[in-house]
Amino acid sequence: MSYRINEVAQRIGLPVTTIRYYDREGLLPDVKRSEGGQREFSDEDIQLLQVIGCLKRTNMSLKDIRRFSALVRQGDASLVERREMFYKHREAVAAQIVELQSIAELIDRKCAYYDAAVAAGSEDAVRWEVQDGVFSGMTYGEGE
Amino acid sequence: MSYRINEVAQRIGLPVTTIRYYDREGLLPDVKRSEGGQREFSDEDIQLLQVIGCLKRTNMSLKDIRRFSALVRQGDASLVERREMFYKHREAVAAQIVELQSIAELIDRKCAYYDAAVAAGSEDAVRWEVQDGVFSGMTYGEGE
DNA sequence: CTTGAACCTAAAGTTGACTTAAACGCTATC
DNA sequence: GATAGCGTTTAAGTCAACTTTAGGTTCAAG
Repeated sequence: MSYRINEVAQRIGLPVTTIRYYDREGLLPDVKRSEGGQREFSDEDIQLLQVIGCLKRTNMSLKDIRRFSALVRQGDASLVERREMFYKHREAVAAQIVELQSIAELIDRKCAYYDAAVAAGSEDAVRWEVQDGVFSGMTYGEGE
Repeated sequence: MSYRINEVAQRIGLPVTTIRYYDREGLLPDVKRSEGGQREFSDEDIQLLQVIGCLKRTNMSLKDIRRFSALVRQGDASLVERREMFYKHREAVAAQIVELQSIAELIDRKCAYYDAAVAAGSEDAVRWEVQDGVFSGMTYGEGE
């Protein structure tokens, strides 16, 4: 079974232009073409696009995804490296989750702070609560 | 107590140029200036920068952060709206965490898939496992 | 066999978030 | 009061990830 680009775009919820762009950028290894040069996506291509969606939504750059696609193109020879990649990415995603959770706590406190401030009608009345900074200890991190 | 831009940059781990850029973009309401026009950051300014760091790391855009800073500039009149904002953002962060967790599971499966493939020496030997796609059901989402 | 929708490419444009460059002003120290 | 090292601005440059434009080609329906 093969699909035209418009169909694929519908199914995975990306603009047609973006899919072409991904192809151009080497994210989709070897998409088949018709006689006349039009793309014919296989089920595997679609699956790969879905994987790419997952990787993107976990903040992987197109550059890194291209690397992955290059490995796929190499076939079984790159199995170990691909496994490596997913192991590493699992770590990265776990780290993201931990960071988001810690920030979520701080946001909780901000909510509490504003609850108090709104209740008091003024921020000054509750500012002591923020002593040393509700967000103290938080600095810019690396992220991924 | 007031700090010069270089000190601030050290403390929060951002390049000096980025802090100036944030100021220029209206993310830092009313940073004081010396006689000669140099910035004099207060503890509150630094705290705000830390909050901004948190918001950024939870994928808030500078545009939205600017909105927040504008509210801060308005003082107590904007307390309710600011509370609103943090409540909403708490939801957004929670949603991000949920999404990351679900993708983490899929990556787990990818790891298992590659473990099997590496063990077998070939992907073909385990491709059945991927029937209907390990990542099926995953599509591009909105994010935030 | 024509026509219109869907496809193609190459190149330029856009957006967000910075970063760099150029040219100049302030300030702490000797 | 000179000078080295911060600080300032404006404008342009960069990078990632797309999007738009222009001008053409393919394909399925009538």
